Amino acid sequence: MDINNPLYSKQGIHLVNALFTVDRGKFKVLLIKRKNQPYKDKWILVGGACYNNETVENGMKREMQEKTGITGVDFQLFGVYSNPNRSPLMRMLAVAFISVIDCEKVKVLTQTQKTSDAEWFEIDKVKGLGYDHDEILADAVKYLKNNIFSSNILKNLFPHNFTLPLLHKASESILGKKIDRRNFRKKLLSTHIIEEDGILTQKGKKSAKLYKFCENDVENLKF
Amino acid sequence: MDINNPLYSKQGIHLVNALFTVDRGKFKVLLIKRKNQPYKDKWILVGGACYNNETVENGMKREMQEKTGITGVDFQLFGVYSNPNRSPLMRMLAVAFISVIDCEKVKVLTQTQKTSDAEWFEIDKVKGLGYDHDEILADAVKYLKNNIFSSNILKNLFPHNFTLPLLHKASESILGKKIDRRNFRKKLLSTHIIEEDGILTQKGKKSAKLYKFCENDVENLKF
DNA sequence: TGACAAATGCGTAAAAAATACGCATACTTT
DNA sequence: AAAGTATGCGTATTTTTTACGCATTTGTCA
Repeated sequence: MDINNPLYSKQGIHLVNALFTVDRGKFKVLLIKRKNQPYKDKWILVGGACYNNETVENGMKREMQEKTGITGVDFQLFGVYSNPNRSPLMRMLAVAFISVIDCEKVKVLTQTQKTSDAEWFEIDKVKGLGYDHDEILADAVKYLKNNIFSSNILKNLFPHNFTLPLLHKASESILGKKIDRRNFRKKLLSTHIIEEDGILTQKGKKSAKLYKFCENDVENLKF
Repeated sequence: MDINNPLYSKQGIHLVNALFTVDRGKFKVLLIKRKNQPYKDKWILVGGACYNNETVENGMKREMQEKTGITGVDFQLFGVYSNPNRSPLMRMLAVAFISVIDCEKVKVLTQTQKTSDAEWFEIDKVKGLGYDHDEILADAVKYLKNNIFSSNILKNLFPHNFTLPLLHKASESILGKKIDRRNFRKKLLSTHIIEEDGILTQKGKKSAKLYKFCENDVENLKF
């Protein structure tokens, strides 16, 4: 291994996170606007370069903090993008992740050293992203839909004290289709990814049971 | 993006393929012995560095050819390994793949520019591999077992003209457990990953139907 | 030859999981 | 009081998975 061999030096690693949320029934993704070339003023998924001394997971955490101010969320690796020309300046491999968070609970920075804006967009209305992020986003949506019930990937959207009807509506928003309310309940309760967490008494409504996701790792997905 | 920034230059990409086979009922993996430092004389999974101008898929094909002489097999991406110290000389990210092939149908090179030996090993007896390949192999085995029926990942093991009992026995070898013969048949025929491909008349046996995998891509797996 | 074993293929019965949907209760609005 | 909505639970039906019986072809061996 010759570390100066031009065949395989000057390679970089991009970290990309498709950060999803459900905002008043709308399935959305967080995009940031680039301040510099390449793709100046283009919207892209949250991410940046992985440093030499960090794992892709730690690099992803750092990038999320730097570019959006968001901390403390889990994510799930779902793909690798390696077209040599996907980034114009040098060869950048991309490692792609998914998160689902509550947009009400985070304060997203709109100005950082490298970004000039940040905004939640409805998935259907997103196109023309910088780099190959249109493709990455499409794959992320597909992956999320396939795995929404096989893990606690929604844990960051509903950390605790959520009702089943709430989780039901969010799941419908993400999948983009109706799910029978009573079967949804049965399914969630038969798998052991959530557990009871108290009772909610709200004015104007019948009191509802509260749940929380169990403390398993997010990562026991298919990948 | 400053291509000379030491924070994220001098990074390399390793490509690793866990090449599996079933050899007379034994589930095996192909290992190669390194000729040079680091990990001189250690057994490792097949692989090497990805060049700047190739996708990870094309790089993986090239590395398989160079290190083993094997060509024309499909593989499936299943993981990324990014511990900064997983390779001693410089930061090497690893992108990991799986293939399942027929060891009878390939001629494996035992001497190449960078390898001094190559051999099929029974999975259970493998340990002490170079780099982090023990971990990668364990993950690959787990991934393969989880996905053996949800794709045509075994297409390279049985390209065509195989009988169901043959596929059944290979599947049992890989999973390491018995599967009911009649339910296996029913399951495979109900999914549409194989189709009829003639009749086999063998001396000494009842004639058997032949099958082949359908022409879908290997890549419609969970990942 | 006839009994037996092995390999292949097909079917049926029971168990488990997924789906469709009825209905009771609590609380509001009108 | 009647109607409407949100919550929770149950039951009937369908589909999928699992367990296993049995027929047919062919070879082996007493």
